[in-house]
Amino acid sequence: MAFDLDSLNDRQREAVLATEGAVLVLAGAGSGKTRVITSRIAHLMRNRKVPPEQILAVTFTNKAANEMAQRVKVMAPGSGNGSAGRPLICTFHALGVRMLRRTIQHLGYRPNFVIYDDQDQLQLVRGLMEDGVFESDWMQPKDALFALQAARGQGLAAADLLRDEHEPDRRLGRLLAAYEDTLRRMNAVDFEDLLRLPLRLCREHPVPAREFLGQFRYLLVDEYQDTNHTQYDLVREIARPHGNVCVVGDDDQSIYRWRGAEPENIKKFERDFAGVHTVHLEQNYRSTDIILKAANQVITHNADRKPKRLWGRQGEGAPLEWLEADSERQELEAVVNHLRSLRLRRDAKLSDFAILYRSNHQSRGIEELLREEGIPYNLVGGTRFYDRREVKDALAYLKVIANPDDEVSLFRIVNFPRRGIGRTSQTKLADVAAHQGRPALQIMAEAGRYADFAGATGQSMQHFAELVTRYRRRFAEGPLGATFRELLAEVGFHRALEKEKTDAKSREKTVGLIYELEQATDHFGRTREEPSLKSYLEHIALFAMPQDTDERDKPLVTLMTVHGAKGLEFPYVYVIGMADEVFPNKRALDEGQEEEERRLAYVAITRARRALVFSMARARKRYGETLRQRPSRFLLEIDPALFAGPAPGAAGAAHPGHQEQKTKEARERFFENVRKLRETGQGGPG
DNA sequence: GACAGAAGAGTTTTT
DNA sequence: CTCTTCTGTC
Repeated sequence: MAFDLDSLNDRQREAVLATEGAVLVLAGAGSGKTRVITSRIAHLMRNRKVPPEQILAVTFTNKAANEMAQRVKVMAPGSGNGSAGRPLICTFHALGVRMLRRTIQHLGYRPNFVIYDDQDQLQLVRGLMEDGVFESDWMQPKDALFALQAARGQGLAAADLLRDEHEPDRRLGRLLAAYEDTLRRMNAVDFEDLLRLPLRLCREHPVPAREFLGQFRYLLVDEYQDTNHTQYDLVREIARPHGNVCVVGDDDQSIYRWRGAEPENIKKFERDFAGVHTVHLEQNYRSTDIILKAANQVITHNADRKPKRLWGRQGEGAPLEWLEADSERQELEAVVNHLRSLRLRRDAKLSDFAILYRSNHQSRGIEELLREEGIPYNLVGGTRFYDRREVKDALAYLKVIANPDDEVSLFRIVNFPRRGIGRTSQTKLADVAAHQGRPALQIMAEAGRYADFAGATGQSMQHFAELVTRYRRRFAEGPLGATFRELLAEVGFHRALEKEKTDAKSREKTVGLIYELEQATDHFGRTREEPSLKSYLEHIALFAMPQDTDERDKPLVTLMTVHGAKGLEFPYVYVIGMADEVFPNKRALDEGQEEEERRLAYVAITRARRALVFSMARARKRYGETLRQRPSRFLLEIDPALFAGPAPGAAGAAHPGHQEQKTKEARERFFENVRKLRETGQGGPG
């Protein structure tokens, strides 16, 4: 869309024109949020003549960043006062890496640092907990890592926890201290470090920090409700000198609390920044009135939210639909039949349809059925390419070569493919390294000197160390892709994988995976300006997305979780498995997260443009036993009159005779809810 | 070090 | 029930 202030609505224009000072844009679902952000950037450049390189827009996903950059390019081609620069549009983490690339040595790291992902982190925590300082029955490493992440995400340091009066917290503090020390020793950073270290730099080394951040005089933050504590502090640091900061978010779409997002940052923003100019975007350009009504009715049941109400001009549209069946199989068959007939009736493309669900495992049944029925689909989510064990193993070689101090990666591959360095030798190696305070790879290089590593094992260790050194040189000189291929061939990577897979199918798949990786590496080496090993690894850590080549143009039905659907829209949306304790999820309810689940339902509903269908099976098999299911509590919050035919809770399909009676009951329950809300001063659904 | 059988877990996920 | 991870044996 071209840049045109006149085509914006009043509120949108207000958000675009308020370029100076602190601006909070509360953007409801489908209210043209991205359009506002990109128009704002275009306006700054074209009308206010701000040099592009002074503009910084941060997002949470690369996808959002790319999309935004693309749209800015279209809106403001070659503008920016004749200068050739472009605004920086990237994720928080990419910004952090950019900053650390030039400054990390101030914080005691070397510039060849590597980035640890979740698996690396977990491996590290496992190692620390096995070292015996922590009782084995204390916590699962997974839970410990989670607790540790939560603490760090809140900006806490090990010292803060060590000071705590509760012993469990102090113990966590000891683990955190060990974790952070080890990371530093291995010259590795985790994702949270990509935010925390820049912040620390601002506080401890303001001169180099300003040198980098000082260039940005206009800051924009997308999906602001998803920021965590550290990100909030970082936003404050960046905006401090000029105060020109515009944050765009929606507290009703905050669905990432469980991983540290603090939607309270919206309130904090209003408190901490002077003279905040708040703009509400409530006009929805996406959905029909019935869909918006349903969304409003559900979300109004949340107590702690900024009051707002979506409205649209798309007309009333088709009523909601409710499919209820006896079994999961029948539920999904009903969905597929419905999809087929809707497609014919509306002459729609398969890519106009999305089937959403609460959790990933629910995709299995629908996938099976779609395959049987010959309906092509695109499953989004699941295990990502770069998370596959085989791919991670291959990349671990590169990580060790880039940074020989990375011992998590080192131990991952030290005996894969097999080279006779078994568990016992590895433990000894780790002990010697810890005892001497020297990197394990160095010990390996000198293995001959140690009685422990006499014979074949020592030889093998020296050989491995030599391989790493040799390839470090080769990667520095030779082409990335070819060198990588030679490396894998030399260590016998393919052979080892083939040996390990017994059936032909998985063998084929694995080999294909590694081939794909080699291709991708080669492509990077050929097309990048800086095709170094270091930048390749950085690229993988930061930008490697679920091999998402945007398949939305292809004729495929989209299958994904509601989380995955955030930010997207589809003409026709099915939300399957709408049973209570499935959606809302049982475990989330147990943890008191009903409101977050409701926001998730709100996100699901607001994805639909023209038609919205919910479905449920009355019985579900769980771990062998059969459970009876009731409709999701969220569906009972929707006025039954918005549904075509029987509404959820009416149980119409099973007992046609009682249908009218049950519908009446559902209606009464609905207005009962409305009354309750009025009494508590929340305002009722409309 | 390979393999079989037991035991345990079983939301959401980007960077 | 099903998939993953751990444990113990040869």
